[in-house]
Amino acid sequence: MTDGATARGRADMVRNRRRLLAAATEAFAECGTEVSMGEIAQRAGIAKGTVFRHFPSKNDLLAAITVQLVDGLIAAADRLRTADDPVTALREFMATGVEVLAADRAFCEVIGRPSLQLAEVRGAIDRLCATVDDLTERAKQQGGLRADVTGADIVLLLGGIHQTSLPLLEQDPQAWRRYLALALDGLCNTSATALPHPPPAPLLAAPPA
Amino acid sequence: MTDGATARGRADMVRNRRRLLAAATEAFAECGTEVSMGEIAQRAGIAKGTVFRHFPSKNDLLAAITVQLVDGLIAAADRLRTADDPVTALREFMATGVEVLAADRAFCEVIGRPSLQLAEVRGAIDRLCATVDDLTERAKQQGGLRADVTGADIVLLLGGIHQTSLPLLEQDPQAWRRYLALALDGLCNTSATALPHPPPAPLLAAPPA
Amino acid sequence: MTDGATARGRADMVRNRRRLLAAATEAFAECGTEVSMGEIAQRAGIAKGTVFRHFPSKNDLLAAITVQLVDGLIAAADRLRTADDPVTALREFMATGVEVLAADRAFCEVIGRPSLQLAEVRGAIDRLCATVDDLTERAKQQGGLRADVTGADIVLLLGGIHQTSLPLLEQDPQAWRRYLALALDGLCNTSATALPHPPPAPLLAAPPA
Amino acid sequence: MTDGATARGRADMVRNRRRLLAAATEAFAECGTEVSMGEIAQRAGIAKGTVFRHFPSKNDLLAAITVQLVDGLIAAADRLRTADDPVTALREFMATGVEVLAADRAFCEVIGRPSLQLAEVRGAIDRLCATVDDLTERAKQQGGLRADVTGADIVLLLGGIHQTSLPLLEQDPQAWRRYLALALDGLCNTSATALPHPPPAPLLAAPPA
DNA sequence: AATGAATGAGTATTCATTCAT
DNA sequence: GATGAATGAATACTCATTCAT
Repeated sequence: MTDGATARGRADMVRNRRRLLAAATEAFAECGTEVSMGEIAQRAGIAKGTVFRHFPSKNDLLAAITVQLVDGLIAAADRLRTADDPVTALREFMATGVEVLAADRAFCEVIGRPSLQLAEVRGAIDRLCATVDDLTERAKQQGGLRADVTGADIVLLLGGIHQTSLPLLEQDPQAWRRYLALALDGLCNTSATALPHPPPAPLLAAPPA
Repeated sequence: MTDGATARGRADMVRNRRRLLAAATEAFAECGTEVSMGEIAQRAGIAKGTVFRHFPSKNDLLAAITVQLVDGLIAAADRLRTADDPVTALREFMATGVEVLAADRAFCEVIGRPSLQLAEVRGAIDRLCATVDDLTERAKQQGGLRADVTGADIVLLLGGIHQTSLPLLEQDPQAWRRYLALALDGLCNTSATALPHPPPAPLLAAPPA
Repeated sequence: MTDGATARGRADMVRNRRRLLAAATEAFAECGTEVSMGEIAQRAGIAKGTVFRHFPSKNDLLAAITVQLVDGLIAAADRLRTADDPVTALREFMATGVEVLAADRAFCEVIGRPSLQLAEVRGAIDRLCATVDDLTERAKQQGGLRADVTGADIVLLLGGIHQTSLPLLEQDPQAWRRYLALALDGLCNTSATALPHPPPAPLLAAPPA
Repeated sequence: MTDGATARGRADMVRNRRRLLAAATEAFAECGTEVSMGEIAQRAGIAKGTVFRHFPSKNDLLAAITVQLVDGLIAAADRLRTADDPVTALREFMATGVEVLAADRAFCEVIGRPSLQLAEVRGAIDRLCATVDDLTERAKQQGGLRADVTGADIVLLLGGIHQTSLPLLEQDPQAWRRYLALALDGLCNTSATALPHPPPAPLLAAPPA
């Protein structure tokens, strides 16, 4: 009986966690990081206290959700590593990344707020950068990408391209396509002068103060 | 007499207003738009009520500060209209713009949040775009800039370039130089295919819902 | 188990709610509608946030308290429907109503301020008028009440009689008895000329602008 | 020159006071006692500080305005003392009084808030009661008014009649006519039993705690 | 005498977090 | 493990009143 209860409790907990993550993902995407924990609990159909049992603070929840999103991008990059045309693969990855950002208000805010101190997110982004390095290496070998850009550049550019079109988001939700194309014109310019500043080191190497 | 008395009162007011604007500029830059009016008042060394006497709402204060920043950029663009090399002028303008953004958290938030309803800011940005149009026209005539980019593109790219380097801001405050160079490589690629998406319309044409 | 736990939690909540309602009733009665939520919380011995957990806004709390008072009057009218002498019953009802008003500043304010937009209160008053209609009908049938007055007239007169004696409240707390008697002399004058203005329509029929 | 300036200053002050009284009368009537001193100053076209020079506190201003209104009613009662039919005169006075109340939100609030401690207002009301005593005496002599009502009763009834119809003010602005008629039916019932409670003493005899 | 800038206490309301059940 | 009631600090904004000019 106690065993049964515990087993039942565990199953409930797993189900609650799943619901919570789904609700939080949706709520953060729609409303940004300022959505309240109460709203998230309500969307998940669980009690507020249960949210805090699964994640001891709002930042922890936010970090978990964000890492999940980054992991999705890692998977996408992974799938594209075997594509025929590495430049097209890179373009597709970037399009996917920008679209994910455009659909998720909180993701953008987390990316853009170094003060948020989400170490796990920085780690996930470093992993993403490493995976994208594969894509960029293949594209460079094929000669379709300039030699002095790295996976980290590509990943950082996702945020930049999205931000460029963000003020237009409501009047022209596809505007990011313009700036993605423009960025690619720079990235693929294999005869350009070398960039005047070195590529970024992994984020975890220098956690924010 | 009355003039003298009023003048002295006004002098105090002007001093307070200057302090307030300085404190608000600093506080918004450091802490972003969420800094409280109380904090701003404290930094300015005046009472909370005095802040509201000068600006009837937080949004009004934020708008005033932001318009001031945009006006600074307009002045910078204006000065560069007579430079010898229009492409260099454009690069310098963009460098200035990105640096302003990098130093001001609230500015970035205002730019990137179309819902903020700060009509005056939208107007100022439209004016900035128009001024930058002059820079881009000259650069295009000289053949150093692709024909299908506009002043608005350049202005939007300021936010994008800054955002690209934002995650690196603390470990490498100059990283934006790398992405500015990359963006310019795309912008100056006069033989590139035309961009796949039209340039943005003025912001004031599409007020937020 | 869960039931037990919840039951105890609920018991605390019920106790707090009771305290809150008691404190709010008292505070509104003493100080009028302008008493602050903080004062009410303090009187109830609970935190400000708890007040808002029970009632999402001050208006909601005020409406709840007021409806409770009106419901008390409805119950009083209901009890008097079976009295032997319908005119005496009406007089007793009016005495009760005026006394309730005299003891409650907020009640008077709510009644007398159509702009307050408390729809539930308007509904409760309409219900009160309907109940009092029974009393007036019986009194008319018995010939002790003029035919052209309605339950709504009686209900409105409660506020009027109280207001008449309000300036005397402190020096002569029973002064309302004088004006109640005077009003009844008018109401029971069955041979008087018909009133020159029609009786009021239900309040809910004409919500405030 | 100094004389001239002083003379000029005095003329200005008189003009300012007149403007202030007019603006305050209007603002209090429209908005009730909660209208802000700033709003009143603005309507008067003078500075806030000037308002406080003329009246050291908001209550003082409110008292002055209210006394003025009561004085208007005293004048009205005075004029009606020589009317042919004393009962008609009384009815006319009461209609005037109720209409004044209906047109002035602040007046009603002052009447209905004994805590406001406006001694001058209480004095003015006592004077009004004394004047109305003349009207009631004449009506009693003519046999049209019951013997046991006083001028103070009549004055207090003005507020009561107005309050009775106040909840209907928006949907039926003339509803007070119904309740004035009803009140007069009680007042003129010369064969009624004596009222069960003595008439009010002058207000100033018992200032509020 | 007039001005209006400055003050600061006061208001309703929100929300992450804690904890008794 | 789950609940949700309680907390209390924080926020933008208002307004009567003061006072230096």
